[in-house]
Amino acid sequence: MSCINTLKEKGLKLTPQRRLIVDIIHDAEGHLTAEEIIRYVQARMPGVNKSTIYRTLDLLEEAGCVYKSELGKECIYHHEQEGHHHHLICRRCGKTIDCGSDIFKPVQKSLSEKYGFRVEFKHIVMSGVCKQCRNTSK
Amino acid sequence: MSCINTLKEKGLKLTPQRRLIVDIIHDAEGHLTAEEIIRYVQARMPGVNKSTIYRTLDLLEEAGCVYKSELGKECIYHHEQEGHHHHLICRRCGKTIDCGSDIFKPVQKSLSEKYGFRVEFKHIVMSGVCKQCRNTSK
DNA sequence: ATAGTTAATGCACCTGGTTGCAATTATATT
DNA sequence: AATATAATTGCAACCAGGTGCATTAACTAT
Ligand SMILES: [Mn+2]
Ligand SMILES: [Mn+2]
Ligand SMILES: [Zn+2]
Ligand SMILES: [Zn+2]
Repeated sequence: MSCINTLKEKGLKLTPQRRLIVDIIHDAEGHLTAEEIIRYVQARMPGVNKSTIYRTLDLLEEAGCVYKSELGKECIYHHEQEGHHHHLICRRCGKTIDCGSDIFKPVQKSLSEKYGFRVEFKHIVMSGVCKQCRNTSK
Repeated sequence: MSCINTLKEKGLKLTPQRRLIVDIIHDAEGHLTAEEIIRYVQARMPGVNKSTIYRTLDLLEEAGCVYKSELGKECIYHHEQEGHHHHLICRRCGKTIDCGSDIFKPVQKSLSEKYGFRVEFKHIVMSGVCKQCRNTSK
């Protein structure tokens, strides 16, 4: 909803492609991979070029409407309404666990104190080994 | 030095390409990007294919001889002797700060307690804003 | 030293993502 | 409603990294 207004306020043109991409991100729950977004866009509007989609996603990120992050080599996007959160992904079984945005607070604090450096952690995907897998294949 | 032994112990063949790649990683101080490694290898041994280099690097990582991580979209590698450490990179001025491996301890602890999940943080490159840039462009 | 086995290499092609540029189109102005 | 203009699109080419497969070369056994 408000993404369109944000674009308008920034003086950006409201093309059908952009409207569609915004729609898709609004309708999604959780995050979408770039591949999913491309697929959904082209299903509803064949012929839209992937470069247009990537450019629009960058633009929406720049505007603060979506958050972009990395899952392995892929880019994933989620709507700003979802708020910041992180994921744990098990290297062995692939299971994912969601976790809150506050776990990096101590890191941010110590880096700020030691170096005066402000790090932003947004939608980090952390790889590791889950409880079950740790017990099982011991 | 010991990387060669590790490969030998694992029953892997000691090709000239592999020896060269190991040499380059030994001689380097700090980390190298894949691009640097490819350039150095091909300078000394023209014709070595990039897929060979990437495969060797994966192999060395698998064997625990080098650590692989990501700097932006690029892969970077450093020798295991360097030990685990992390970097802060300023989004505005590009300056980098090295920091120790212990800053993520609190995160590891809380994720372990809450979810029984063990996350490994190795050579993380964190983007943010440095002290100077924060003061300057306020 | 020779031959055989098996792993490693180079090649060609693929993937996700990015970029320069000419053609198109959304918006502002008349 | 028609025009002007600046932004956006599609395209084609590019990039880093990865993969399947036929050829080559490192080790093993003779
Ligand atoms: Mn998410
Ligand atoms: Mn480093
Ligand atoms: Zn698991
Ligand atoms: Zn800075």
